[in-house]
Amino acid sequence: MRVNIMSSSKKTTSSREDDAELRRGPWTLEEDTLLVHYIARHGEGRWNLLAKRAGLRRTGKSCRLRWLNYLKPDVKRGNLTPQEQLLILDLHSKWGNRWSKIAQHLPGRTDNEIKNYWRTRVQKQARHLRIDANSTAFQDIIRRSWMPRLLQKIGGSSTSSSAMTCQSPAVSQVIPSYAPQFSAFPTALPPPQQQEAPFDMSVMMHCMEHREQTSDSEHGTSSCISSAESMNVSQMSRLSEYPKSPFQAMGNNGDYSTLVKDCYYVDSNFYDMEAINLATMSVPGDLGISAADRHMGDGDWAGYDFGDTVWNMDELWQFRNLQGKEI
DNA sequence: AACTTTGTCAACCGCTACTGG
DNA sequence: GCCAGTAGCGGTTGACAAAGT
Repeated sequence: MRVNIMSSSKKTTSSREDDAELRRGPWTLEEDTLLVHYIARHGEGRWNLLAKRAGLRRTGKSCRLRWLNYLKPDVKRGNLTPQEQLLILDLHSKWGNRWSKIAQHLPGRTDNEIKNYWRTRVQKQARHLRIDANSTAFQDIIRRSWMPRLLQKIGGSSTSSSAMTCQSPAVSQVIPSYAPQFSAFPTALPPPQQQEAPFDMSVMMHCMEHREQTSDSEHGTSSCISSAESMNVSQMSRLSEYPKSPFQAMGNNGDYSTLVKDCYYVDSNFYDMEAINLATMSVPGDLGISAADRHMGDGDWAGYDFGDTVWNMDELWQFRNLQGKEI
């Protein structure tokens, strides 16, 4: 654990003293509380000042990162939906490793999350195939094999759920150009009543306070259920089915940020996470994605998140061998 | 059961761009 | 124009958990 690791010894006395006061490593419950409370009152920005005034022994940089990637209420957790994966594939093919730019088109997803996803899922597949993730061979595999299957996955789910009926503009631009057979998908925007609820800081604070009172809990998704008393039975059961919180995965018992995030799981489930994740996308500007300039960059494997694996490694190897290049 | 390997992802680092004095 | 402070980006690290042996 990288807690309270101090900086190098080649520093001036004053900077050493400064560093000695600075904490590093994983954030504690108390630090999260301080940060969230401060931002609730004063808003974000001026991070160095914020860190000092909030009483945090952290750099402004660290505070900013913690807020943007973890504590900010609209940060979305859980597996990326096939639609999101498709969008990432497409945008990465256009922009490369411009994670922040890509993240702008996936509301609730952070650049860090997308970057991690790419490195752990996509590049892994390239490694397994022993192909350079940036090679044209790998691009072809993605374009010809993986993306159509991902699209099939999306198409299949659209018949049984509302996922595709609430397709985002961004995704609806991607789908037809990669898979004409799916171009008839409804692309209607969500009706107004399904728009994502505006963030209510008071709810978040309530959740935090509640969590503080019940910090013995080690559960994840149900820890903030009290804030969602109006949930019906089906909503509750869906909640328990939702992929585990990364906070649970971290094993941070008593970390109240779990609670913060749980609140948003709950809220999100009010709107049907699967359907609304992309439905509520507000895509700034026109992606300008055309069939003509569509050329894949690094690939997405797409199947990794699904129990019924979409990708068949044998088939991919066939693909690779047919390509006969770039080992 | 014990140990090793692999995968995940939060957090850090270094750099560049921007802004205001 | 120069400088310092700040914000933001992309690459990398390392702790931890899960999977494999």
